[in-house]
Amino acid sequence: MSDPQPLFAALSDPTRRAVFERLTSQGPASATQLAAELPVSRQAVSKHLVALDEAGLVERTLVGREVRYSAVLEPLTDVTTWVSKVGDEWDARLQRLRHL
Amino acid sequence: MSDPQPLFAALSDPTRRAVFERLTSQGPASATQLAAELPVSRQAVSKHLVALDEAGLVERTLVGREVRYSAVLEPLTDVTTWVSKVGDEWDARLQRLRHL
DNA sequence: CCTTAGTGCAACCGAACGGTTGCTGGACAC
DNA sequence: GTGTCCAGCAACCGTTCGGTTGCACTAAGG
Repeated sequence: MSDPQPLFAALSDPTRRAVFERLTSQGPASATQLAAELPVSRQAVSKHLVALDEAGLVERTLVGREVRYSAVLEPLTDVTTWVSKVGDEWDARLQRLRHL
Repeated sequence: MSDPQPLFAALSDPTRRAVFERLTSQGPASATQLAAELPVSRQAVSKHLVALDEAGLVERTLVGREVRYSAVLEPLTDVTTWVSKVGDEWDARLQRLRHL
């Protein structure tokens, strides 16, 4: 598990999550295409895609003069891993308390 | 499942996650106590605790003139719920594709 | 060749964020 | 009562963030 910071940061913005969910449920799309379905400009979407890319949540495929983005789900396991790690630490502390 | 925005926002900051993890693994603490263990001022910690509180990730208990904060894990299920929702949408799309 | 659609880059703007400092106010301890 | 410790409130500061506009570049398509 790498540094989860870019991942959490990428997921913290609603628009970015919307873009990501759109890609997972409706399949790959280009920046302009996504911008048409959202209330923001293409540039804004493009920036969000950069953030998602840095978090590994997206994959770029060049199709002619287009850049087709598709969702990548693997990094999401880092989130659930973090959650269960926290859960484990919690359980461990309870265990320690019960031991007294 | 309520709006996950405050939750994701709360989790997006490293210091805030550190505070939260500290509370889960070492148990309840006050703001000044936490500030002593972190490289930030008490006010900074206090602000983070407000954010965590708004996300439901923390519980305040008044002990004399102290405010003792303890971690609350329940909201974290919203995160895993969101992740599995995304996973389901992904699977559903693959299913649709296979149907063609 | 010229037009058109799609992208990237850069500058800019306002708002939010993380953090600090300074002050006030309430409980405890002496 | 006085001093001390803990917390909350408010102002301020620099940076980041989400977003926009404008421009240049490139790759089709007629």
